[in-house]
Amino acid sequence: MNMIDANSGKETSATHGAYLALRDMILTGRLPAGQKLKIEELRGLLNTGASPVREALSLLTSDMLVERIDQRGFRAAPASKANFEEILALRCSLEDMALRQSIANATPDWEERLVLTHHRMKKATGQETTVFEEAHKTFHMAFLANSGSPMLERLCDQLYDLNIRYRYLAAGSSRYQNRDISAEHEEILDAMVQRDADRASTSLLSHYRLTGEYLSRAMDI
Amino acid sequence: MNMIDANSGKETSATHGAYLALRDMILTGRLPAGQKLKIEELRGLLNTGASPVREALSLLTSDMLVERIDQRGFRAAPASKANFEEILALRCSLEDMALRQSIANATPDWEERLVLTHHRMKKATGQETTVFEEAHKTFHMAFLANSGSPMLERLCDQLYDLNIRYRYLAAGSSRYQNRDISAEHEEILDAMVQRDADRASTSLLSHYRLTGEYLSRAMDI
DNA sequence: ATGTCAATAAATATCGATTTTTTATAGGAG
DNA sequence: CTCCTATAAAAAATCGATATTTATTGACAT
Repeated sequence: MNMIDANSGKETSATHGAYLALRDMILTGRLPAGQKLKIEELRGLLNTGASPVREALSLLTSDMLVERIDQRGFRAAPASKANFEEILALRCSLEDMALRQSIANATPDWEERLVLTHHRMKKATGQETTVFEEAHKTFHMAFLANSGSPMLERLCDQLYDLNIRYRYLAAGSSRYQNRDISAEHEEILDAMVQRDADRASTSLLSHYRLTGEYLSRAMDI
Repeated sequence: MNMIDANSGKETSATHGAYLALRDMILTGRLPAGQKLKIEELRGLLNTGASPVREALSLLTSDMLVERIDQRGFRAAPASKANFEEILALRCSLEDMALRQSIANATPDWEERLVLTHHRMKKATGQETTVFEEAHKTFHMAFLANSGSPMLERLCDQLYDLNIRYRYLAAGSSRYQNRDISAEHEEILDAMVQRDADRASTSLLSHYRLTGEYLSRAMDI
């Protein structure tokens, strides 16, 4: 049991398998922030060779999930409150930008996709965490997916994942959140569909900032 | 002559040497945008093994200078007018942000560094292109270097380099630029030293946009 | 002509072993 | 007791060879 075999399925290369496995382990905290990532250790954990591990780690550098220091290997990117707040601030700026551009370029297709991903997210509520999280990310990314700016979208995607990592980090302390999250989602969706960029941006950013404050508090404890 | 030996000096690892060499070749256009990057070829060009080349290419992925497609290798990131304009827009947003934060956190040390890097850039005017370009980048990055946001600074740095690449790309068509660039630099510096964020931002962005328009036109030809 | 398919060639990805570099350890000298 | 230095152990980086996968070619049928 507990197969983390990076090769199971053989559907992709060993490198890609290692990439996905390592990425997941870092995001969920199974590989703790700041930890030294020794090739031999990981090679054993994923039962694959040193080359794929090495290459996967190099690739994870792009996602800011791994740091590499020449001649002294890799480590999981460190986490800190300051880093978290930096991510939050960047997300707010970049998503504001992407959202406004998306609305400016709005098309019926895109609008329908928003409704659809929202529906799927609602359906996934209460299901296994990973299923819901997937749908939640898809919903959020759909806002930005019409910006016409692939680099911007990629950045937002990366920052979203970095943020998720802090959710896992803070998950231990389950403080009560006095919020109606689905109402917040409805509000954002509605503003988007109305193509009211200011309202959409305001509600999206307040959604992020509320979660941000909650996580910040959770990290203090 | 024409040593591109990634190992000359032996001061760093083969990977790092390959990284620098490849990065330079892509930025300057010696490896043209979109070109397939075959391991064997590069291995010969840099006289080093396949592993360092591979790892260097994986690392260059972070800088958005190389694209990797699983199981079918690497290629130099494509270039297009749309991509250029995307970079310009992102730079404007991000540097505006970084500049304002830097001014908000202003310290005497930082202010002095601005003056110093500006002076060095002026001195480098007329010298070899690479020397001036280096000083120019240092000057520009100094604006942002006080933002307290390492990720933001890293992004601006990357985008700066991506932009440079387009300068090389458009370098062939030497259209006359009816601008007094050093006056623009003075103006930005002055606004920064006065800690006038709005004026600094306006002049920096107009500096970028003017260069942007020039490059856009150059690319049309 | 055009499209399919097998055979071949080319390139990528991966492995296992070796070399180089860094880190940890222990033995003195001041 | 602290600081340096030599040595040993560990880890990273690299190499050369092999296995896999993708791309190309040309014969053949439609």
